[in-house]
Amino acid sequence: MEKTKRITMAELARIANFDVSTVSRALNDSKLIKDQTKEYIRSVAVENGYSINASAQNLRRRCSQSIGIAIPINPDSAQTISDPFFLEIIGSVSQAASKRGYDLIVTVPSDEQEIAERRLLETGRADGLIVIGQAGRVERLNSLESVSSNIVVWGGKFADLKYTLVGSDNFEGGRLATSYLLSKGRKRILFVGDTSLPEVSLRFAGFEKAHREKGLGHDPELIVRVAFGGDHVFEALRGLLSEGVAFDAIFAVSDVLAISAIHAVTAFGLCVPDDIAIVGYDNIGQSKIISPSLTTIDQNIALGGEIMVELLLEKIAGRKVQSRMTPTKLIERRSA
Amino acid sequence: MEKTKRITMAELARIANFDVSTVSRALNDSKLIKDQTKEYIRSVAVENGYSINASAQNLRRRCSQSIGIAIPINPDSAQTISDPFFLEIIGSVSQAASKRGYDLIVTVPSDEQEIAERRLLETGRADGLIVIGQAGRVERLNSLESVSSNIVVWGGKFADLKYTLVGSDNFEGGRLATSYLLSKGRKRILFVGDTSLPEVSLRFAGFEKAHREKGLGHDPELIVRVAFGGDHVFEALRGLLSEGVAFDAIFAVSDVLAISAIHAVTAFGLCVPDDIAIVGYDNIGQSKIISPSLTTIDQNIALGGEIMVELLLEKIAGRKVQSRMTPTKLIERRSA
DNA sequence: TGGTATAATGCAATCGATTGCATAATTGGT
DNA sequence: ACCAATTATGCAATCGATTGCATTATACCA
Repeated sequence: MEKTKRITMAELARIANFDVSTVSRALNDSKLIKDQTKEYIRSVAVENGYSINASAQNLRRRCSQSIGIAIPINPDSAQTISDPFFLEIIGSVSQAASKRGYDLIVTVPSDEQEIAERRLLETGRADGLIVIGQAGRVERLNSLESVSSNIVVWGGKFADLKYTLVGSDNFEGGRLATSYLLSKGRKRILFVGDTSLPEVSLRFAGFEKAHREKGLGHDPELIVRVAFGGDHVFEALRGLLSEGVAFDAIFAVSDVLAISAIHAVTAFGLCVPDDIAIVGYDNIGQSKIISPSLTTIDQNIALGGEIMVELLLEKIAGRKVQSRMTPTKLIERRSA
Repeated sequence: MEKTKRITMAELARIANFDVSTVSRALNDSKLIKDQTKEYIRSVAVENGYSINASAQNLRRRCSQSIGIAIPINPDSAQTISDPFFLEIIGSVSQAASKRGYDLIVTVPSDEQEIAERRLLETGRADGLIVIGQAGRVERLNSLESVSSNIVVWGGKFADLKYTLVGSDNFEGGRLATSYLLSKGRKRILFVGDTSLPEVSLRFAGFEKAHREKGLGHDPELIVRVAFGGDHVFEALRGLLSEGVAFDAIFAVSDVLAISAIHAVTAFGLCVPDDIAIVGYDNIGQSKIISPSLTTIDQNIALGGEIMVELLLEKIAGRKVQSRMTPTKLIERRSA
């Protein structure tokens, strides 16, 4: 109805009978301006429904007050699209960003990946970029880092990375999950996950470490190399069981995989955790409301989002930062 | 390493030996410029790693080439945070937007909701806004619409809405799910969902309609008013069963709820679908990889994202548009 | 070849804010 | 009550692109 026309700072200045520079300073709470004047100008601004023009401000300030986040959702392959974990990341990053007055621009890299990721930074649309997951892009990320250093990556920590990294301690997570199962007396643990992914390979290393710690070996037969999406967990497990491969526990590298595993195991007439104990990874919301509730490794994604944003803003401010890990702990529930 | 300094269009113009206006036109493929010149300028641009400054462009063009999306993720209440459905929406909207050259700015409304939603539009950061879900905000959305009409809402269709709406046909979805169960000979269907939510109330109306179509009544006892998050499905079902309330089917208003229901029912020693058939809503990625796979109502969210973006851009362009529904159909799987 | 129609390019104003510097208003000390 | 020190405010340039209009270069025709 009363479609109010948006006014400019210059008009506001005319209305308030001050110079536009004074108005600008008043709205930015500059100490140069008398308190009384500030209040007056602010009240006039509110009365007239003034809101600043972000483009003009960004142009002048040479920053956009927003950060980008690149999420590997691939609607075609539907590979990771259904993993609620990513949504939780978006949620936590978004919260952390808005708390600091930053907007969050989401990109789902598609074919022209390289371009999509850089464009945000190069056009100045975003002051920095958070990249989720490093699968198959380690080199590319390393090169991105050399162009502009305002990047923080969520993923697993390796030696030769040039970029700032945040993530759970994937090695320790894998070790925790596995030694928990071993301490429960399980002997033959099936590893479910695609070890060609960097993060997963670390979890697998932790998995092996846990075995070594107990002086046990690990049967190389007991591994299902299934992608994160988990479309094939059911078939894979059916295959193993029908071949007579025996196992009494499963460590799945994501909760989605673990949930599929619970379903599969149950469907084959086995009982969780009595016959087969299961531990997942991520601690997504669903993991506590299914039954049996899922024992899992918590990555503390809320904190992770905080840290990523914090580090990114530090880098934007030109300061050096160190990669950090989120506290990684086991959440004990009923599935193991 | 070779941290290339970003150059401005004016510098590019100097390098190419043309006026900046010519460069601008060339890069924008204006018909005023000779093809040869265009090509030359473009090649110089590439050589020098030029990329346009988005803020300046936006300021001058008076538009931001980006749209906002408000998602009701509440990290505190964790209510909807874990519903993969929202991630799928983000994915599809993001795809549709980037296909048209638009960026997507995500907002998760928190306490200062009203402000957060409006700010994007009023500061010109976004040219339009997509709002997911209308629970408890119908009035607010109606008022937003009066300020700027560049809004599209995902939700259920009602009579008195002033804003443009896209969503599945919630009524028909509820009817479809229910009549499917009834046609399978189920007599006592438990409705799981919070009917105080607008979308859910429509699905419930469809649920009742299906009963009427078969000349059947619906036992008012057979309803579990549980929120979308589904933390309490297990307890609720346990309660019903222990009270001896009998039912042979469940219609859950989201797949997450349905998956919880499957788990619960199974945990109580009943079999899905033999003892209790279950139908969900959303057709999230997980629904086909669990076991039994989930019969559900598909909202065609990929198309939904397309439509929302398309309508929003139409509105931004100043054209009138009609609310639209996505094709809503039942996906038959093993849970019912 | 001259003259006009048309195609290419350049000039300069503009979008809406921020900020260094100059100027005006106020305060304080004596 | 006057001058210096300090506090408030105004002027004008600037951020990097776009675009109406003026101008120059090319094409066309007789």
